[in-house]
Amino acid sequence: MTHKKTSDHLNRLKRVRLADVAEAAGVSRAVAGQVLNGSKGNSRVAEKTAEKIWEVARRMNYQPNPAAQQLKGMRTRMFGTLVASAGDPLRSFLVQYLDTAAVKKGCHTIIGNTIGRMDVGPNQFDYYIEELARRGVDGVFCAVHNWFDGDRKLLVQQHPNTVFYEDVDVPGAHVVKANRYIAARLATRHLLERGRRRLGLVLSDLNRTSCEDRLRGYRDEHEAYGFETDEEMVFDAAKHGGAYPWHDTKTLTWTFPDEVVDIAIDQLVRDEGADALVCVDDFWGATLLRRLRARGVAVPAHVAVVGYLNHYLADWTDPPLTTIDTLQGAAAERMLEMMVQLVSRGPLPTEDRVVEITPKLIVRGST
Amino acid sequence: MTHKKTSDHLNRLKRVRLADVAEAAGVSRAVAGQVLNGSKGNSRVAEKTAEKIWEVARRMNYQPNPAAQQLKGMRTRMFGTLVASAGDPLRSFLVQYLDTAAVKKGCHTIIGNTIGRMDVGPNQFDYYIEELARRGVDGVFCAVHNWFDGDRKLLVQQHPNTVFYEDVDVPGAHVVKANRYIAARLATRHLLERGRRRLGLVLSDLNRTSCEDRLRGYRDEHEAYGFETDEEMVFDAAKHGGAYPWHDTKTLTWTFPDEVVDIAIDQLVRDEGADALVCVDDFWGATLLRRLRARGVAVPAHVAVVGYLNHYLADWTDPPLTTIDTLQGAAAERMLEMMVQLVSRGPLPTEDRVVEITPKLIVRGST
DNA sequence: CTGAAAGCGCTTACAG
DNA sequence: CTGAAAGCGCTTACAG
Repeated sequence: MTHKKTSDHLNRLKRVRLADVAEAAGVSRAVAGQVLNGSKGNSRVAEKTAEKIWEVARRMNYQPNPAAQQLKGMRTRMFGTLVASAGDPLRSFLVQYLDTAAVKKGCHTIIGNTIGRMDVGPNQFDYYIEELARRGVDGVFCAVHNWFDGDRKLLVQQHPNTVFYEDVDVPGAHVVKANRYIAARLATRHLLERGRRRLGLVLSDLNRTSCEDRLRGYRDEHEAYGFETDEEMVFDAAKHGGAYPWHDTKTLTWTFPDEVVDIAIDQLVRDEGADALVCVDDFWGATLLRRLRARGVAVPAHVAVVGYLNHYLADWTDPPLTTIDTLQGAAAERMLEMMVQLVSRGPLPTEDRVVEITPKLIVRGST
Repeated sequence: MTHKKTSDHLNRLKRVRLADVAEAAGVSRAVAGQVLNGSKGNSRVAEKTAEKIWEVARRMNYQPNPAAQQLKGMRTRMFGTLVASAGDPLRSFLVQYLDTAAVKKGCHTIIGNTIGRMDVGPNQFDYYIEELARRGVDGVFCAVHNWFDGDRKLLVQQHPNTVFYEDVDVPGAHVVKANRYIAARLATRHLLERGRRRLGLVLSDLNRTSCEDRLRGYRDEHEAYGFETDEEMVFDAAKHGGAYPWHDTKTLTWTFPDEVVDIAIDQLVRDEGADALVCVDDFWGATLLRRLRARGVAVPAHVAVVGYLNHYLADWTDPPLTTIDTLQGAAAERMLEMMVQLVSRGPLPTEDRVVEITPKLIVRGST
């Protein structure tokens, strides 16, 4: 807490104050403040005076001092953006889009990496709850993957203006999420339309709602085409130890368990004769492409592959990976809309608190 | 500038003030402030009193209000991080690491996307210069690619505490950058050690210093091994219209010009018999892998390929791409060190203002 | 060694 | 319709 000042080189330039504008315009600070930053419209000031004040303020390039406004209890026009790690490709664009959307409303975002570098420090989730309150943010965007620790309930309690990205275990929370049911239908439809008839579905863990949603989408779309689905065509990675991408911070490489992917190929392609695979994410998709080639299976000639995420890697696999984009730009905009509502009018009606984003199919060479 | 307050739902909880601590400890605010947040050490307060104050502050969980401190001219402990787009894989980890490093010093970063979404708005570089000054940041990290517009001189003038990532055209600027000369030597050495003897070098534009550095590294390393180099083994993409990755925000895909890559293969592999290619970046590397396969050239059996960046895609190409990591984590830490120096002691001696980071070879399947 | 007071730049009751 | 004054939570001369 010991912040030395004496020797700091902050080089802050003298800025125009409200008082300067007031003086130049020949009015009191109260009136100037009322006109320039005030709340109740400009009702209390004569039209002419107001215009004069605006003119002077513009000429002097007056910008209110946010610290002073904050001290008086005004909005800071700052939001916190919590994310496990901002560099994570699954979140980095969301971080960017949230900021861009905030700037359009004259606001800014303070970034909070709750994990940061895995090798560097512990989970900072709770630290940020306190720190963001101290900084006086108007609200918090929480895009921390839900498999990371952190007291979400405390977050919402301390920051009622919190909007989550993706599901969270807090009743009544405000959430924007990608619709995985539709994602699965889009992938399935695309493959059926291309004449594929034996579609394998690769899931990470059927105990998760997100995977249930995919399974429903996969089934409903088959049904809509009058096709049957078949238990044997569904692969649940969780039953084989699971398969997740892992970034090794020592070797600076990503790894993904080939063994599990090979089991999936055995079951779906070799045994069940799948001619297409709908994957839970692009890491699965990319690894399948590589393992299928290693086993002499041509993509897309023999087997087509669809991923999910539209992660950076999708354009650089061979062949490039057809996948589903989660439209994080649209998600960010909806999150900001929600936040604006929260700040100006308080909590939304319960039925409006969960917004689902309809994802988009991106066709590339793997189908 | 009209920030309505009346109906805002900020829900700010009452926080413990310095005055509360002072009262509870039975001292004046001045003394409490001196002990808890003061500058000149604790010299002016009796040991016993100071301890008592600390004890009370801890018990009450006192945290100074940064807005009030800022108003009195103290550091805000906030830095701006300017970046063309925070989602950009070339920068997203740097953004994260800068924040993580800042947090370790009790500071935070405000993100500024100067481009944001290409389709959404104009360059915001100059806007941020003003806005960050208004917010009173202690300094600015500028990681905007130098091919984007923006008045860097104005930035440094308004924010003398600015640290750049990668070269910038401002005399005397504080800069941290990756050493591309060493990068080229590392790639060259690795290939020579693996027995390759005909190394092609793929550059983006020989008019850039960064490419000159690579060429020098490539030559010096050959020389160190007693091998000759050969003009014909250097491919300058700029002479063929250039080749850069392009993210199409409509189709949500990345594209890279296959035609130029094919010309490079014609020249280096077909005509000159290259058995290895050192590339200017991973986009080149990944596209070369794909085009070489399409032309029946086996990688790494016939031709080895080395990229540069260690971009996400490097682990998911087929084969995975050997490349050079630019160690953005280390860069971020050096940038923060520089910033701390700048804030506490002012500009560094001229000879210490440019720091080069030694990159690291990451070996994967393409060599 | 410690306290009372002024002031940073604003907003907002409260008087006129 | 407008101004003088108080106060947000701090820091820092200035007195004692």
